[in-house]
Amino acid sequence: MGAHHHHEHHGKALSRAAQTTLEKSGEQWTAMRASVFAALAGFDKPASAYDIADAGSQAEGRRVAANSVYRILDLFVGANLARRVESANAYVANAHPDCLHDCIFLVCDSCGQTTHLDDDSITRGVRSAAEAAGFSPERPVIEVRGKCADCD
Amino acid sequence: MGAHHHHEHHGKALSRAAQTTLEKSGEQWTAMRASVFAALAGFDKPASAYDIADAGSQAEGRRVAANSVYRILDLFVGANLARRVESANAYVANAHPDCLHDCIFLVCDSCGQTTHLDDDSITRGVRSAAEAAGFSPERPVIEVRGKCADCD
DNA sequence: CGCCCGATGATATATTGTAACGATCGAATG
DNA sequence: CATTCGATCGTTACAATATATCATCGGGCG
Repeated sequence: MGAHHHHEHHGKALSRAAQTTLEKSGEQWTAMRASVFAALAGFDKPASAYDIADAGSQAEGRRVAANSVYRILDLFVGANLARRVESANAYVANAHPDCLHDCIFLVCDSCGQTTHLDDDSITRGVRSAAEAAGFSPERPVIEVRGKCADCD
Repeated sequence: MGAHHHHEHHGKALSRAAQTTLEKSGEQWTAMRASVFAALAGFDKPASAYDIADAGSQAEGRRVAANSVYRILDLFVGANLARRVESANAYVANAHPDCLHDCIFLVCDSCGQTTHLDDDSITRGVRSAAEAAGFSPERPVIEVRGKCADCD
């Protein structure tokens, strides 16, 4: 109960889905954006803007400024192509950019692996608790620090 | 349902409660720590380590290094005298250091005011969802960005 | 006294995030 | 085609947040 399902994209399919979503929101899918998205999606754990800048620099054989990466990440987060993991100052690609909802991250303190959980009953509960306190929720941040199954 | 109650300390009473709690955990309540706690408790919204260092510098008429403030804040967070608001890179004093539980912060994006909510049914739900995913939760981070009643 | 240890000071550096401004490029228009 | 305009990106500088390292100070204790 509470959970819901949808298929997740991977690799090129994910990039295509991201491109489609971004363009539908009236933004352009530029080479730079594609590069940042590919770098982001290539990490198996949340990546900082500087991680992405470094990866992009490698991939392109030129210096990619963190600055530009931040701009694009902000755009991605706004368009739901990426999420920010607040407790890690890092970003993850959103595996289903077409589907908008609050999400829950489980962040391993040992290995950094972060898994994404959807549970609408929880996120609804958080939003309504906030509303009950006279607060207008816009962006719930729900993350759990701890140990993943492998590290435990 | 889910909520629970306890009285909150303020001002000197809060400092005394903090001192008691810290000493019970085998740590010392030094002048520096008292000063940091007072500065922290003096803010009406989450304060960064640098905010606290500045306030402490004012209060003491000498330069307080951010370094020391971080050390003490880490100690406080470990001893439950303070909490870190991850989405704001800032800290708040814990109004009931004697009582240990997960908590929920409502952070206003306009004015920064942050209110502290307790709802054990929600936090239990978050922990058990994490466990159901094979994850060992240690520190749930539950914050809601949005607009407070005043700014809405 | 001499030693150890926890706490703090001092300094340096790393990491994360913004601001400001100019260059470039392509689309729209005359 | 020439002009203009806006979006994108590069470049540089800087601000804010966080950690590392080593020195110092002072209390407790043999």
